[in-house]
This record gives sequence, C-alpha cells and structure tokens, in this order.
Amino acid sequence: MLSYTEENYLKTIYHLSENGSKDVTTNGIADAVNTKPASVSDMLKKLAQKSLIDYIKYQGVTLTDEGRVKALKIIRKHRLWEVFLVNKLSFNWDEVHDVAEELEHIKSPLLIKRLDEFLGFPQFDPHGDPIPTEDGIINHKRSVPLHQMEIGMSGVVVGLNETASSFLQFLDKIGVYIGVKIKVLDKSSFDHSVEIEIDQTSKMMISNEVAKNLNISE
Amino acid sequence: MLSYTEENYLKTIYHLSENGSKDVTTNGIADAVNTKPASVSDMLKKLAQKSLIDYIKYQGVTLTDEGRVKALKIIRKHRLWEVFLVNKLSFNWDEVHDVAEELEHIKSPLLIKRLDEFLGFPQFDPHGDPIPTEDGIINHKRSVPLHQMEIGMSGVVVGLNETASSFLQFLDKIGVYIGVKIKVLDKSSFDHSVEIEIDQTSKMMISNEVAKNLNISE
DNA sequence: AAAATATTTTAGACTACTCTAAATTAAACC
DNA sequence: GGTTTAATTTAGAGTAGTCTAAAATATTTT
Ligand SMILES: [Mn+2]
Ligand SMILES: [Mn+2]
Ligand SMILES: [Mn+2]
Ligand SMILES: [Mn+2]
Repeated sequence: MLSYTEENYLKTIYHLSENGSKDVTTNGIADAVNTKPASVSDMLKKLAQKSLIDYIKYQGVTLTDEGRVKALKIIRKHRLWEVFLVNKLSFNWDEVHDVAEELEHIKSPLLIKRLDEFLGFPQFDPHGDPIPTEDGIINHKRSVPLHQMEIGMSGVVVGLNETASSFLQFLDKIGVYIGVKIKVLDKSSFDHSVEIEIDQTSKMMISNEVAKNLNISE
Repeated sequence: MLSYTEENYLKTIYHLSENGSKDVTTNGIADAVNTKPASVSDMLKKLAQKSLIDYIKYQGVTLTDEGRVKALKIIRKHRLWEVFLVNKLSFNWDEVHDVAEELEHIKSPLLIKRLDEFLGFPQFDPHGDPIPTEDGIINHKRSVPLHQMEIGMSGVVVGLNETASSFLQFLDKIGVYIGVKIKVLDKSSFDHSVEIEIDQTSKMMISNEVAKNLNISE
C-alpha cells in the first residue's frame, strides 16, 4: 500500500519523464513536489527499495514497469475526478486541479469504476489530457505545439502544456478551448508571435509563449 | 487547519457524546479510533490546546462550540458523499461508509457547496441520519427505538443505531429500509423479540438486538 | 587536468502520530 | 476507610516525512 506522499512522488516522476526528454533529476523532483533535494534523496531510496523506480546514486531515476502502472492509476483517478468536477459540478477548468490533487488519493477501485461509468467512460480530461485505462494504457495523441505549425496550416486544439490558472483564464478570455479550430495566419519573425484565426471567426495575435503551450492535432 | 487525524478524533468525540448519555472517556475514544489510550491522551492535549475540546485530566472530554462546528462540518461532508455514492454511483448502503470516511477529509468548500447542489440539497443520508447545514445546524428527528414501542403502535423507519454491513445486509434481506412502515404485532416477554408487520404486508419476527437498532418515528 | 561550481547525498534534528511499559489517579469492593 | 482493580496519564522510543548544514560526487570552466 502506497502512502499519499509516495503516490505524489511517483506521479511526479512519471510526469517529469514524459515531458522533458532529459532524465529525471533529484532537484527536478524537489522542485515539482515542493520539498528540498535532501528529502527527495530519502524518498528515492524508499521507492527503489519497493522496486517502483530504478535508482543509482548521483544518476537519475526511471520508473519500473510496476512504478509506471502505479503512477498511471493515480493519473487516471486525477483526470476522472477533473471530468467529474467540470461536467457534473460545473467547475471551471482552472479550478479543478488542486481538488483533484486530493481526490486522486482516495483508495477504492469500486469508486473509480463507478465514477468512470457515471461519466460515460471519458477519454480525455478537461485539459485535453488522455485518461489512462484501468491497466495503465495511455493513448498519446499525436500533436504539435502551435508555434511549430506553418503559416496556412490549421488544426484542432487537443491539449495544453501548462495548467496555471492564469493561462487557462487567458484562454477562456480569447475563446480557446479543447476542440476549437485554429488556423495559422502569420508568424512574426521578430518576436515569434503568431497570428491565428479562432473558430473560423475571430483573429488574434498570440505570443510565442502562449503558442508553445497549445497542442494542435489533425 | 486540522489534520486528517485531528478531524477523525473530533468527529469521534462528537459521535460518542451524542449517542451514550454518559461522558466521553479516553478508553472510549481509543476504541472508536482504533488506537491505544496513551495515544488518545496525547491527542486530547493537542485538541485542548487548540481549544476544540474542554479537557481536564482524568475527567472526560467535551467539545467546545468551535470543536462542535468543526465536527459537524466533517459529518456533513461524510453524509453528502454517502448520498452521492448511493444516489449517483449506485453503491449499496452498506458499501459507502469506508469510502466516505476518506472523502470527508477533502478540503474544498466549493466542492461541498456544488455537491450539495448537485444532489438536490438532501436532508438525510442513506442511513436516515440528518445532514448538518453549512453552519453546523443539525436536525435531530424525534424517534424511538423499535423495542420500546407498544404492541399495536406503528411508524416509519427513520434511522439506525448500527451501521455494520452485516446489519444493513440483513435489513435488505427482510425488506427494511429508511422510510418503510412498521407495525408492532407482538412482543415476546421471554427473549424480548418483536413481531412486526413490514410495509403493511410481510410479517416477521426480529430479535431484540435488531429492534434496538431501528429508530421509528411518527 | 586542475579549480570552481553545481548537484546530490548523508548526518543529525524536528514534527505528527503511534506504541509499550511504568506511574498515577479514580472507582469498586469489602 | 483501606485495599484491590480499572482507567488514565507519563516516559521513552519508533516510523514517516521533512528540514538545514556538511560532505561527497559530478559537471563546467579555465
Ligand atoms: Mn496529489
Ligand atoms: Mn488535467
Ligand atoms: Mn475519516
Ligand atoms: Mn451514514
């Protein structure tokens, strides 16, 4: 049985190894779980002990198969709860993360089975992230960050690389959400900002920083 | 901010002071929270420190007003989640307690507000227990344990004094649930078992032990 | 390749909660 | 009222997780 804390470390290690293609470092984990590197070292020993990670001192960490499955189960719960909060309790998509961070630790397989059913077996969470299956299979959609698209190309927003409230609220304001159609009208070679057409109607200028965090598919 | 553990102690103290009219003892609490009396003594000091309880060594404990409100907020959450599990996720009434025991500690006022709304502002949980309001007002229904009713009297099951799965499943089997009408047909002076009519149709003999745990109102 | 710097680990200590064993106080018995 | 028993509290110690400061190792710079 994993503790609340162990679960958070595992999940964090998973996320860090997915995102950056670099290896997962002690400082990186410390940063993500909001502790000091010394504490992380201790925890890494514990997780290695339980063979949830492969860990060699001074070199990075990788999840074992067992660790990966455990991490994905927590992520599954996190994302299902987010769907619940948004679809059933009408939370905004920028309000769900912290609550889901707690709810993901509730230990009841039946609860998650029934919740999944109740929500109609959703495939994606409110931020466009895929919901892993019970046995840890996750459906990575192929997508491109908006700033890498060519002028004239178009596609659909399928995911985000940033979940900060300020970012989500900004997207709300400009009418961008998961599933909306985006066309690249122009790209400034000066500051790399991007001019886009949203939903075949409104035109907008967005910064490169914003463009980087919008994943487009099709 | 209260810890998970502190919340469980508070809630337990509340329940112990409601039920038995006797005072709340260290051993009683230890029994209820599944720890040793020594640990309880420590915690009582802590809760007294935070002025959530009045505590004098070797004499019992009582909740302060602040402590009572805190306890009722947890109980409110517990019971709302139970309603959710039964009404929305089709849990049986004997399956909800342990999960609610975890869910009650999720810290989000908005979540509870929305959940309450989503459930249609229920007044009672699946076991017939009243759901306290946000500001800690609880509606104690007047009721009598079935074994105290006179022959010929009838009423409606409004609550239970026992939540063990085995008891709830037994009630399922004999067709007793919250809201069902019961009439007392006879009482044995030998073993104090009670003959009842359920729902104006089936007749049953139930033990005194069972009768004690069914609260009837009218 | 040596020196300087950054990263990571260890050592030692702290908090929250728990336990067993011993000491204290209260309650029950005679 | 004094003795026995039961309830409660204290003392001392353990686990999980955290921290700071110091030591060890790796990386970068010159
Ligand atoms: Mn979490
Ligand atoms: Mn999400
Ligand atoms: Mn609880
Ligand atoms: Mn209940």
